[in-house]
Amino acid sequence: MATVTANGVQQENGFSTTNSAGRMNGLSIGQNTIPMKDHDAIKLFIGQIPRNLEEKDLKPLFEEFGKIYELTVLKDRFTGMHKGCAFLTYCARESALKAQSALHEQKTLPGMNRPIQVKPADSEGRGEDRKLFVGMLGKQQSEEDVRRLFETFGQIEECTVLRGPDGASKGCAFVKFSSHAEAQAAINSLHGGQTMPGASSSLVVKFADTDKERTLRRMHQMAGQLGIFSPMTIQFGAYGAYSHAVSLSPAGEETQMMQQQAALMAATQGSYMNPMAAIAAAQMQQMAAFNVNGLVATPMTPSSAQSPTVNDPLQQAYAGVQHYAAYPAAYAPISQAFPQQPTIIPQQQREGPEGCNLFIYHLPQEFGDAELMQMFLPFGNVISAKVFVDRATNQSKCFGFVSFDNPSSAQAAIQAMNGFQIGMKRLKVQLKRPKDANRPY
DNA sequence: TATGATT
Repeated sequence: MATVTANGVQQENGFSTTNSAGRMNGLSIGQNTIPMKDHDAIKLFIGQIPRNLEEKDLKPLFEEFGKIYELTVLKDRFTGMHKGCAFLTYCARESALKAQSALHEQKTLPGMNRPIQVKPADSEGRGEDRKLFVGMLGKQQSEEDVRRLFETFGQIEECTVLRGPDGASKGCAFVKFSSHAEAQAAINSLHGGQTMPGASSSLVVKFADTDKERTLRRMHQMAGQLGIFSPMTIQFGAYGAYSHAVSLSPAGEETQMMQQQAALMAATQGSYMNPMAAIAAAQMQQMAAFNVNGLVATPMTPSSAQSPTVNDPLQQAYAGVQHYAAYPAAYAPISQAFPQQPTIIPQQQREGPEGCNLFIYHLPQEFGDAELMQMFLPFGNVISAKVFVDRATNQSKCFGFVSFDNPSSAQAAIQAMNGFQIGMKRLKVQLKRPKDANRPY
């Protein structure tokens, strides 16, 4: 029940914030550290606000923490309905931090069941900017030790030493401070400064990866894995097939960045586009597209021995940005690479040797034999590609077979293509069941 | 919609 009047903002049940003087949000910016520029302001998401409060009603509540640059109540695009939340940007970053610390989950506005939310908007991508990755710790250093090392820089909210299944330290940790400034201070003082007993080099202190960076790293890894296979003499067409199949991807800013990254990786495989790279690029495009939206965690087959990404110390420690150095290479021409050399020669042979035949399910409806072949050509010599078609309707039944002339091509194809997402579905790629084997009855 | 479609 909203006891709120239209002109809103009543003091008694509004948030009479107990802030005034030294609200301790842990901001001990001793020296110059943060330049207060407009561009470093934080856009806040304000949630759990009653739907009868408009900008003009909300403004006074938030002005207490600083000059407001922009305040927008979110409305439904079509109905214009108040969505019960807003975006708020203060002119100064610090105002946002103060507001967040004073208000977030501190009060429940009249008529709401849950406390008000005041936190950086998702679009800020700033969720991780207080969290540090610490590498090159001594294996015997505990959470306590790490805390002691970092506590002089600010309020530690979280401190975790990464450990293997056996409980042994991996020599690294995550430390989350209550503010970006504190974290930055710790980096400034500790990074590279000392070498822990038993560590092979000096302490690494850096901001932990954001999801975005993790995705990039994964893409790199994947390219590495795929790059291992020797380049095969095949048509280039596969890439076209993929980009087409995958082109349903939404293209946000980050997505574009990753797509460019993908293209770059492909291009840097050589002056021509290595087919494996084409696959990698296509896969990464889709990873980019989907991962950014948090929809897909694992584009590759879950069974593929994907090395641990999140917790791998070296991965974190060596997170580099050097790939951008070669950036223009992304625009290198990727077509005209292969003379269309018809690899498609034999087409009566249905099946290859044992271990060479794949069963593929969840094919797009519109894929025929040719597309199926295109899709798997990059992995080796395809001796047969057959999509099953309903005899009556001539419609694909969305599954088929691909046979290679050797088992390792088949394995490579499984590795790369099982779980490959096209549209809403993921390909299932596995060895064809042998006719005779494993019949339960 | 599920493993090479009647020898």
